[in-house]
Amino acid sequence: MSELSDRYSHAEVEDRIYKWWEESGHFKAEDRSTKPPFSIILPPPNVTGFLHMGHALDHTIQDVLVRWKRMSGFNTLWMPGTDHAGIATQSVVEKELRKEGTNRLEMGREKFLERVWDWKKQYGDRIYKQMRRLGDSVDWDREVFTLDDNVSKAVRKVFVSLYKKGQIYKGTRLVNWSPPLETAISDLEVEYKEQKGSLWHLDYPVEGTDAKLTVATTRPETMLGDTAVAVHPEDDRYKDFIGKNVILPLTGRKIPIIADEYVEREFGTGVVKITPAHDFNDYEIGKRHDLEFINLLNIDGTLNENAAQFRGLKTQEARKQVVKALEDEGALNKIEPYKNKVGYCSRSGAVVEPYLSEQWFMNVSEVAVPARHVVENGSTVFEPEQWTKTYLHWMNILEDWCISRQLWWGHRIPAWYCKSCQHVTVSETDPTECESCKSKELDQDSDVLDTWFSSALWPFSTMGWPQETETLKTFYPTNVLVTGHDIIFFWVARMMMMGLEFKEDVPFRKVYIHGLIRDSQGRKMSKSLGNSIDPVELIENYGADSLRFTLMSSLAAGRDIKFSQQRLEGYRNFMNKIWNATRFALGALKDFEVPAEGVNALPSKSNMSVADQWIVYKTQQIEEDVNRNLEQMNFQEAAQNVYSFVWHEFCDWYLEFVKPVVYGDASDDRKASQLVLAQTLNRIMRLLHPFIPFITEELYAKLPIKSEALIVEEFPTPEKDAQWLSLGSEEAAKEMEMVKDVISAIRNIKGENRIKPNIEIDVRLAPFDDTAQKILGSNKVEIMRLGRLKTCEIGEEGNLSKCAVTPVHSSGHQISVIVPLEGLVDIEEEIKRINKSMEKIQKDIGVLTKKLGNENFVKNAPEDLVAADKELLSSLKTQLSGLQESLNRLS
RNA sequence: AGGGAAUUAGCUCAGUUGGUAGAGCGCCACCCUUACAAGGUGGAUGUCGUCGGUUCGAAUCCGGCAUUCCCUACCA
Repeated sequence: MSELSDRYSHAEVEDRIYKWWEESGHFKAEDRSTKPPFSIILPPPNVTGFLHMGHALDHTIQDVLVRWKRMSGFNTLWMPGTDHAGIATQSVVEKELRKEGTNRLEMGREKFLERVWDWKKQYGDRIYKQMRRLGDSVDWDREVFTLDDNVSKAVRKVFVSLYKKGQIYKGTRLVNWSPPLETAISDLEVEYKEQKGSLWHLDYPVEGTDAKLTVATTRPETMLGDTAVAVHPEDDRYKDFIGKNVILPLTGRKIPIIADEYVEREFGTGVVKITPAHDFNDYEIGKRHDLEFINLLNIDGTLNENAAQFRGLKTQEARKQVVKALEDEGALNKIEPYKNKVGYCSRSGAVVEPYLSEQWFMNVSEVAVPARHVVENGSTVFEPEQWTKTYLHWMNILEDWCISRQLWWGHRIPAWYCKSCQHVTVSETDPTECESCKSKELDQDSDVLDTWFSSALWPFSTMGWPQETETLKTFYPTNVLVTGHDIIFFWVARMMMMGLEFKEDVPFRKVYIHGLIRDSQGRKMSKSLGNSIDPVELIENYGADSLRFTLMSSLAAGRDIKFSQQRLEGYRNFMNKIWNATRFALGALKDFEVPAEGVNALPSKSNMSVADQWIVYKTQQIEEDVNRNLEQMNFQEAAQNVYSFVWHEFCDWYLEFVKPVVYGDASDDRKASQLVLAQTLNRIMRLLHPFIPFITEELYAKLPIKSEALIVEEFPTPEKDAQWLSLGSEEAAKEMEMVKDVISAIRNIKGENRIKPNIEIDVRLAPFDDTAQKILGSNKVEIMRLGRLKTCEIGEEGNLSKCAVTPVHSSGHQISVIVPLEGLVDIEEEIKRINKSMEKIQKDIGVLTKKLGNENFVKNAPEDLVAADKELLSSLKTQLSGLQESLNRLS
């Protein structure tokens, strides 16, 4: 009777275990410790966000690392936090306000911010609850929010310092503008979508002639702001016009015809209208040629006074009316259908307008130099290495960073404008007077900083900077940053620049880049496609451990993952397997006397069975493999290592071997096997814990050999576990392999000949040498039980008439497995089976003969390889003749 | 257009320095063998995208081509 149910039920376990970990303080990092430090900063999720599959992957990787390091004796810090996510959060609250029939302008800044804080208090820990579901072992005592006082202090200090160095400045530039949000947005927040549009061809008359220049445009309404038309300097068609003017239709304005190599002669008509205030390329041309910049837009996206009779219209409406007016004036040459990509604001869904406005910028060219250098010289390495290129590519094409946003939710820019002398006071603390004229009449800049600005400081602002805290001393630089490749530039590069500038050291030693999670068809998960998978739902249905293990074993370095629910089910079954294996073991250990030495207790080697020594030997291999693969961040391989060890070695073979022993009578051998079983189980739980923490912690508590909490037990390594592993034996492992091979051969004969598994048969084993003879003899009972035999005779091949014969080649020994089939089966089936295996062997012999017949191979290939091939060839030939013989006897 | 990557079993993917192709899932057959049917045992399936080169030997190294994906920039 076992106290465990026959199915693992995660729902009863996970919440309870997590609470227990948290209350026991096992997640806490120590600012001072004799242990070596290991730190990871969690990429702060948006406070508006829900856990999505990307988080699940990102967090699982980090949690596996942190748990592994914690168990390996490190003082680990995994720092949690959330991001205020300026635009996203403000949008959410504004949407609520709209429903209530009001808006932020009516409320005023102060009231509005109170409202956002209320929202944050109510919903801001949603993501934290979900992180607990996933099992994240972060240090909750250190939870940080990007608008916390200390982070705000850090932000101000950085801003002021960069301003004083001249690296932050105010300027008028063209930026991506979201009209509904009335703010500048970053490139990241612009999504380009292909769209069917039109290409309007407009005729601009050349001043003083009858000639007309035809321009093509996708946005005809911007013609109101044209301040030039451009042609290629070497375009013979238009050479003579350069320097003349055209008369802009509708307005009658005279604008120059200029030459610029940016113009593609082959595209359209080869003449481009230039609207410097509403197009990024035109903006550059406008600067090069010193053109006039005519801004046509208000901040809400309607046309302004420069648009004359079109003033007040939205761009879409203006487009129609401008086209109509141009047609009336005879300036519309033709309309062509045309596909182009249009930028949309990812927050509001509106078309993004390039908009000329006064913004704050950060010049990054100077801080980029060391940030590039540290990656080039390997102070920080990317894993997989290929992302280094992407990073360096970005660092070479940097442009000044627009850091201001016309929002209210965020870090308000610490700049104050003097009402009397216009002087700008930039200060870490709120000034009471103008630093220039001492006037008390100051207005703070109404804008806030781009959310990425505070994110860029995250590795040190979360640790208490600008104070030189113990946390910083211990944990900065962090060991690894885990994130997706989509934000290498927006986040990774900027943290690097800020870390080097203000902490004079890299923020992380390693950057582990993972891919995105896609659906089973490889599509991006998105709300509009409706193919998003909710990880919380998966956790409810399959358990957090199953999800974690699926993610880890699907993880191909740096590549996107197609998520398969079938696979998840497979790993859910693995959890059940672990559960049941433990359930069995606990039953077998009912009367086990728990040794006082715990994990250090050793059986006498002389009492250990071959299987015992074999499983210890395999344990050594798995400890090596898992540690090495985790060290190299080969998560997929590490997961596969433990999976196949637990299922295909421990469960499939060891437990089967140990059954008769533990069910048998009390003896020293039985005690030894019980101890090996208990010790192996203990090590399995430790090895599995980083991947599947809940089920292992739950089961660990029920083991006979255990300590208080698995989460802080020692992760086994071949070095630390040397004493235990010394009980393993390579000899026993080889012996075990032979026994397994023989049993498999018997099962194969049964399976292929459709002999029901439960029919016990007679078998003759013919070893070719004394060692094999001895091994078979001492394992006869196991072979009979697991092969389900009635009798098992070990000796000569004897009479092969009407027998199935399978040659087994194992650990350098050869054995014939012989099963008399008379009366058991249709002999035809067996003939087919033998023919099939002869074909295979003949094919192999052919390959080898050809290879060894090649003089150059024998001459050039390594000796041991040639020798091995020769040996293989000869044994294949023996096997073939054996098969031929048994075939002859069958018919 | 530039940059990066991929192409291996029906599907998803491994395959570390070149030495006769692997896993999981799925599929087929048989089995409720007292831990587990979310299980057991056995089985089938691949000109490793294509063409050439280097080599005794190429899924692996080099080059061309094809297809697909991602990123960046977009021609108004």
